Amino acid sequence: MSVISSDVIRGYNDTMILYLLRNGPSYGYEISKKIRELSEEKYLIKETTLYSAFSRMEKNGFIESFQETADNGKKRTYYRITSAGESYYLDKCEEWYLTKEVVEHFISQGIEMHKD
Amino acid sequence: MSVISSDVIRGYNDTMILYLLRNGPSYGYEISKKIRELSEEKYLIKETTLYSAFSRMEKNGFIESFQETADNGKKRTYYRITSAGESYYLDKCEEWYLTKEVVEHFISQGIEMHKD
DNA sequence: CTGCCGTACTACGTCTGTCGTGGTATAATA
DNA sequence: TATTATACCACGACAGACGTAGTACGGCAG
Repeated sequence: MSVISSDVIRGYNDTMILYLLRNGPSYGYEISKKIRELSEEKYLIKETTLYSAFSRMEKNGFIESFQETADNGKKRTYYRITSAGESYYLDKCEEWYLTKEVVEHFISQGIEMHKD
Repeated sequence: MSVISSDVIRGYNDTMILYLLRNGPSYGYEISKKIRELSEEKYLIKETTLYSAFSRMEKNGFIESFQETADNGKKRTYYRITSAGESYYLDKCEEWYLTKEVVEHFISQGIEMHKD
């Protein structure tokens, strides 16, 4: 099965993370597992990419972090989406529809989609 | 009207250029105009982005350049797609379908598409 | 009780693609 | 004569992704 290269999904890492945070606070490891699951193993976000996205988005005010100790005694940094993050997410969704429209003008129509 | 940011289309500049070259050789200025037209003004590729894509793709063997003097006496560098470029293009089309599938898992369904 | 795997990060430096700035040069048009 | 459109290139900055490596703790097998 092919996996998606980072260059094509690059513009959507933040969007994916924010989508997951809209369901409630979460933390790095969980987010990365959920991305893998939701994408059906087609996209595996790199740890460094994920954590640098967190710090960038926190700096931009799209998410907020807080510390919490889990049941197993482990300390975690949780992230919560802010209202600025919410708007940013919705903007990105709009942009996605636009991008889809544009890109498809440049995609050959005759190509069959291979399921793996 | 909103315009697409380079970050989201980033992985598809090469694809768009190759798509246009599949209809026959072309050159920088023409390609950039065609991208603007085909995207209905929604995406305007920057000159430097375009020309650096040309040199990168030539280095990678996806396109070949040759000089020609147009009717109006102007010298131009034309580019022609190679068979390696053709395969690369088709791969990118496949990847597009995959990317679309993945990204849409992370896009809110409730969003209306605004036509400008 | 020891080593290893899974969890949960962080730091640092490299690389690639995009883009801002600015420059060259010719032809057509006002 | 000046401006606009065409046609391209060099240079350096920058951001995001990523490779590598390291810390630290819990649980479990041997």
